[in-house]
Amino acid sequence: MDVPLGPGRDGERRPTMRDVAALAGVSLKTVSRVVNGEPGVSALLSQRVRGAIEQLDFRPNVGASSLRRTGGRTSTVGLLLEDVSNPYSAAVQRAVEDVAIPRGVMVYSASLDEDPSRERELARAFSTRRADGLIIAPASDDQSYLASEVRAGTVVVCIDREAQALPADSILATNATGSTEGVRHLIASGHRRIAFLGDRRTIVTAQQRFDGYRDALTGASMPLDEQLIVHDLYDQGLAEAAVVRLLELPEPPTALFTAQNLLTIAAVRALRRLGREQTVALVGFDDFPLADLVTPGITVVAQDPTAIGRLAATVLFERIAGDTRPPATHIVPTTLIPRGSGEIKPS
Amino acid sequence: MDVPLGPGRDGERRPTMRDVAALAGVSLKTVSRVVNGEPGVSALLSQRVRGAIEQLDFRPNVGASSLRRTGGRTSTVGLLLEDVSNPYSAAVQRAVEDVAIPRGVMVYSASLDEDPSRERELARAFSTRRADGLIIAPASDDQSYLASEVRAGTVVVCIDREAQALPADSILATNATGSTEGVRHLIASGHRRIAFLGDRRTIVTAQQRFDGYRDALTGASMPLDEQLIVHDLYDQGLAEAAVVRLLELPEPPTALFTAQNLLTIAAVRALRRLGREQTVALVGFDDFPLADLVTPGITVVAQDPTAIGRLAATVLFERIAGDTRPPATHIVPTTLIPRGSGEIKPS
DNA sequence: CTGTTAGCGCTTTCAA
DNA sequence: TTGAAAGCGCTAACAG
Repeated sequence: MDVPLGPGRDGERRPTMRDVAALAGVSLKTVSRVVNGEPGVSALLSQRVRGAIEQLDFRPNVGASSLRRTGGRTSTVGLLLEDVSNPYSAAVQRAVEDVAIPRGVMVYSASLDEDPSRERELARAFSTRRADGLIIAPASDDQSYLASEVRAGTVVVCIDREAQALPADSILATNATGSTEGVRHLIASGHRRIAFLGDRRTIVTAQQRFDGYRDALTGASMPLDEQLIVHDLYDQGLAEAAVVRLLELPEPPTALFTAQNLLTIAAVRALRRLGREQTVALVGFDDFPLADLVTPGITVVAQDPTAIGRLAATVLFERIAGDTRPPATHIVPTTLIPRGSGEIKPS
Repeated sequence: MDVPLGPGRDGERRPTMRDVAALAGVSLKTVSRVVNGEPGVSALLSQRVRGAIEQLDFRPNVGASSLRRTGGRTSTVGLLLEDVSNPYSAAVQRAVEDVAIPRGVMVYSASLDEDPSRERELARAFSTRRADGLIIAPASDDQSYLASEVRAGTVVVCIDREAQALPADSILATNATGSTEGVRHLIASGHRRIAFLGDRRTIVTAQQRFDGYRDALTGASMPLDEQLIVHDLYDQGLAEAAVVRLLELPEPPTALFTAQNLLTIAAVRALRRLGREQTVALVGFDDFPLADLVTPGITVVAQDPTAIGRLAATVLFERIAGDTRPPATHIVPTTLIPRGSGEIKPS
């Protein structure tokens, strides 16, 4: 990484504006004007400069230009996601990219794996690279460490979980009401013993989804049965084991509500192994690819990661462009998609 | 994007090394030494500088530092993938990230959607931002446009498809032999009428996978039946329609070989719709999530995107560190994973 | 061990 | 319409 290679490993120096200017026989500033599309350059000189740029294969250096430029923008944004390889994050990333690239903005991305310290380190790494804005799916519950960045002009938008202790826009899904809808759907099919399987309770959205589950039950005057509630399922093995344990109960649940897509998949796997996929109802929060192709199809409360990413990027660019309205929270609704597993009646 | 906000929208200027130096009562160079972990600073001053950095919440500006630094490295790499939201690309990205982040390197990523001009534009955008290296899953069949970048010291590694007209390392899967293995697996089950469903023939890997299919048949002294070969399936709708058409043939195939994961999924969907998923055998190239959870499980020739990404990043960083051996092509083998669909016997 | 000076590639400011 | 000079934040090369 730090081997001194000299300018270019083969000793070839990158052409600069000076080189272009010399070749075109104009001043450096004229080249700058052409490169940035500023007015006030005669067609003749503009032509000559363009030719020289082509001939030298000149690429302006954004790092250098943003140094002196007003506002110091780099046309770069950073994206901090839970895990770029999970379908939800991947869809968000693609949506952000689709808003950014047409504006000539490039996007950095990185995965947080629910690690708060990683969130701080990576946000710092991006700000060291002077990203104009940051879109963060927070792993920590306090973004105040970004205060000085925000004061210095870096725009921050949080997705999935609300920005905490920082004046920033947030884009959220209807975690509680979506979950309520999913559980009510099971209740409507006649289920009275509905288990809840959730991620770590330290995660706000996991808590919100549990709240939604609880609201559905109490709304139907059904008691909460602690035996049927399993929190803190942070990996698929734990989730599968939890399903097995639940179904071995003297009074087992007739339906499961899984509050996250990895848990849903684990539940499908466990039910399959037990040969119970056609008899135990299942509704999952968060959609996933091929949910319609397994048998039975998996009923889910779907988020819309594409809409979330697009909205986050749109808001971000409005802020970068100078929008100074007070920070707002935007809600992207979830949708119940019945596919079979959630319509199984209690046995 | 170009609204002049002044330095920081709230008028707050980012602290610089000068500010830190002034606060710590040392020279700018001493701060630089501390920030870069260079030796030759007394514990006392080092302490004072660190305190000032903390107090001001100072973040060094990599853009500025790489300007003068030998080699001009930015600790940034660019990743050009087919589509960050497809599972293959997403896994590659995650693997690259896992090699890069621990080295303090951030990664840009972007999707090409098989568009050659987009490849050039985005590669240019990354080089304008002075990425130290580029990992590219090429959409074009000619990377010579990167020649001047490479001469100037930017390292390029191609994955999935070999670098063309450019001296660069490539990381490839066993497309031909992997396909041969998959088709042989069907032949071994007794199939004699095996259809081929492939992506655009302009894509090298699509061609290679077809070659593998052909080799398997000729190796078993079986004739190639043009009726059973469908190329240029560039979306799922086309692929589903192709499957339906194939099965309506007077002498329909008893097995399908799909040369790409989206085609495989489309085939599963079509077979399901026709109620033929238990009677028509299917082997797909490229694995996908939940391939084991559909019924029957889908037999695939799996690539190892994680290994590919990790190897690409490792090679890239070796080159950046100064490795000057001649460019090499690295092969990451595919694996046949039997799950049920490929073991169905001809009816 | 510490500091000074020059200059990276570019934009700004101001003069012609 | 064009250009010269200054300086963005930092590191290199060289003093002390």
